[in-house]
Amino acid sequence: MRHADIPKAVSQRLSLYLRHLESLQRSEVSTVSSSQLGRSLGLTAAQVRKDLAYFGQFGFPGVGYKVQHLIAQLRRILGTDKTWLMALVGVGNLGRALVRYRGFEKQNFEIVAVFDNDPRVVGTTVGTLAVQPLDDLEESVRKRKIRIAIIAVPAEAAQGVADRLVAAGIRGILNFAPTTIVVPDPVKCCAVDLAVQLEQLTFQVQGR
Amino acid sequence: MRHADIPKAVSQRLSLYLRHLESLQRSEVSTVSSSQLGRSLGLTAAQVRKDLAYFGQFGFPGVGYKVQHLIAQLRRILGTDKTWLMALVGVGNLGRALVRYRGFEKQNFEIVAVFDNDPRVVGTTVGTLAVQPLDDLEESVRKRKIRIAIIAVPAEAAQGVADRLVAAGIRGILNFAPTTIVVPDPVKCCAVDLAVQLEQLTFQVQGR
DNA sequence: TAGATTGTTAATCGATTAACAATC
DNA sequence: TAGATTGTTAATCGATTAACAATC
Repeated sequence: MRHADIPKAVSQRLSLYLRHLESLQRSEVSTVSSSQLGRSLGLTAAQVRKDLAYFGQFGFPGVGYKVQHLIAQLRRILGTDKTWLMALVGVGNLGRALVRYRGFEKQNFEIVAVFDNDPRVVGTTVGTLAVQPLDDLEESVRKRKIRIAIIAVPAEAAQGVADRLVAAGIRGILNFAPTTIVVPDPVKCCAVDLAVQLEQLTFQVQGR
Repeated sequence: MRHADIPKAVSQRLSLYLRHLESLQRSEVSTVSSSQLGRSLGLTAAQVRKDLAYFGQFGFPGVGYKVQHLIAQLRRILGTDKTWLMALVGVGNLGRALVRYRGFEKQNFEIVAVFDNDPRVVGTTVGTLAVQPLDDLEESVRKRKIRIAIIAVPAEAAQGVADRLVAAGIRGILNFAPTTIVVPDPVKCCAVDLAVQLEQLTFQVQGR
């Protein structure tokens, strides 16, 4: 089964499984059943088994899943068994915080190039990286074979930046700009949308 | 129909409708049809109409929806016609960036209290706010009647902070910590999960 | 009026859950 | 062996889409 055919809900849950398994590993738990895993994450045991079964037979009847083995499988399936180089565009408050965010390394992600179009920011250093002018984007992305980019620019600029990233050969975009951006088919885009999330909260919180 | 009975997929799309309508308003478009709205957001016209029809009859047959009117209705439905006070816990890189993030105000959200448990950080100023010790959390939340909180602490500390926030009367939590947190029933929790989003990208990008 | 578009019902599609034979 | 738990099929549930009378 091709990855494109996997329901999005399933692949999202794979990440949750992986994170929980990693925490079990830290607690030196070596085996876990679908019902235990489900209970910890608020899912049914059947759903856990069905999700994992999309990708192979990882469990042992009567025993459950071997934590270490399932972690390795999930990392391979998700593609996080290798390091991913990322570019970040937009060095405002959020961009700066993302560059400094230590969580990426743990997951095998690394920001290796940072861009901005503000001449006052270009050339300054963020973390260990010199901010490059936006004009260097295409060359830098190609040269370093960067495949994932983070957009942290204002809403008005987001689509234009996305177009350039796509033209430069980027395959996936994580979009923090508060606007929907459109990318051509083989390219993937995920939105981290504070507005949507906060309004989700106010909608549910007021409705009582 | 109670808000809790609205499918989550529907309420998420309400935010997207609102944002696109606001952009239409800035372009001085006064009327929009369900098919136009759908096309802009990658949804079917039927879905747009069905989503809106959960909450009332906002459209005019043969005409479409009045942009200004629908904006007002959606703000009322989502609860963003009033200002929401927020507390933020955890003044690391990300927390700092969020306090300084200018996008909240536009949407009627305001961070009015900031907490951390690191004595080196307590008392310092972030934006216009003095960082308070975590011990002040309950009193501050109650006194200012804060109903929404943002968690931006390390994963290990997240559940403990969530428990205290809930005890202090918080009704909704936006969780940036890379871990699943559990809250008792009337309280709502939304996760902004970089790990999940990035792995979503690598999963789809590699699978070809 | 003719053309456009709504709100809503019925049909379709897809995802979740329950059940159970197979397995350790 | 008896007990536990898997992978998978069939049944259920819910969400999306299509169709259309009602409306402007």
